[in-house]
Amino acid sequence: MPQPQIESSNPDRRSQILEAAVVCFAKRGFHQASMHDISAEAGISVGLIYRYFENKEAVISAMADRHKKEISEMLERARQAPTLLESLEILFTAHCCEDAPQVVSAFVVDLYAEASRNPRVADLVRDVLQTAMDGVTELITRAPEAKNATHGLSPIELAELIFAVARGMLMFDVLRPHQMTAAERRERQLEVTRRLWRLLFKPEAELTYA
Amino acid sequence: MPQPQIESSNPDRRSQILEAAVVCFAKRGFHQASMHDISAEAGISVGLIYRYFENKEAVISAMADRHKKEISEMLERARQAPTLLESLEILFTAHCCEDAPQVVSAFVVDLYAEASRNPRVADLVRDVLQTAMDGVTELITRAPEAKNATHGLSPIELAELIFAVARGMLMFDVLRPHQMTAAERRERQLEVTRRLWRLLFKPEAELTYA
DNA sequence: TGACAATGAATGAACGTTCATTCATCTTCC
DNA sequence: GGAAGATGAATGAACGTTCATTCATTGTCA
Repeated sequence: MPQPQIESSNPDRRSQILEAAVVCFAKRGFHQASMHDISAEAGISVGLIYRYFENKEAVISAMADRHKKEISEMLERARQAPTLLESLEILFTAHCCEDAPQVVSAFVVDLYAEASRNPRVADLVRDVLQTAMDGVTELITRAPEAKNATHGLSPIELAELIFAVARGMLMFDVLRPHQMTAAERRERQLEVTRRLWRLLFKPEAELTYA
Repeated sequence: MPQPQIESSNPDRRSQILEAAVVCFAKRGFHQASMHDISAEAGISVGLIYRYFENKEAVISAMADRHKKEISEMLERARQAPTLLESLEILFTAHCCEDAPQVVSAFVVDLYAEASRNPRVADLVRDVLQTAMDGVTELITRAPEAKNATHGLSPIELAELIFAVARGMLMFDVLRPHQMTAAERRERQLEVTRRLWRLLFKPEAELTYA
């Protein structure tokens, strides 16, 4: 079994192809997007893709890896935010900063759909999710805001809830009309983020006005 | 242009085909599952499917409608639960009562992925989500549990949060190892449900033990 | 009742198309 | 010149869809 692909040579071409692939995958889905679509989007020939990727599945895998990197970069940014609220805001809006409509959200939902059938993708997505949740767990543990009101929930439990909301909102994002701007979608995300934050970490008990 | 399909004739056949389609769609995804797969799963010939459905997209649409019905049935069951917690438990575990592994979760994630590209599917899914959220909003409005502690959030805002968590957990469900039983997956869902419920509606302020 | 006609559910081979993949060929640049 | 980069026509498998055909069931009439 020889080294099937060049793998490292000309990383620019590789990421150029991957860049085109996200767009096509988001537009048509992993399996409806054809290699011709991707080559056209990248402005190169079909054959050239096969110089940099063994086959279509390798493109999908590489995209999954890319997603892993993006998530860990996002986590790094979240880590450097001055407050927990701002960390969460980064976490919840990471996918709506793009120009094209819902590209990231559509891709991630597709990735989960793929994970449900492809164990290799499932392993990777699980790993990404776990890493991200560990990061947020640590963020909560360190945060002074979380010292007071955590409703008897552990940081891990809080992180799991936070991520469930984040993934759920990502699913909702996919349903929003395409003419909605990134800024508008961002605003919808932020509303829910603040709402969740108030619920989880707001120290004053704002109870029972009725 | 004659009536292209019989549409109403032999509803058993139609649902037999749809039954086979869920399985295939969950196993391979909407676009990877072939009409031959579906016919084989249903134990009938390919051609017969076209007697009951105009084309593949019509099968997908019918499945989406089916999903709509299932959601509204689930909502009805939730409405009849004696407590709000039990309503939520129904809402959060509706998808893990099946025999086959993750069939419903995989299908729903696929449906959202499809919605991101197909505006007709998007409209339907949006509609389903809105109906379900309205139902839960009303449930909250009526519930005595929600009278005390709602953290200054309106029933609509609470319902939105609850649904985000539910959809997020559904995404997580897709990642769980296939050898996990429905009961185990159910238990994981229930844990988070109770956690969320405690957070949202538990009247006693369990603050700051540290 | 029994012979015959009509129906339409069901079949699956065949068709046209699309797609992933290959490879002979051409271009570039040292 | 030649090694590496790039092309896109060619290939064949797989797909959605069609339709001529079969045949059990039902209806008709003596």
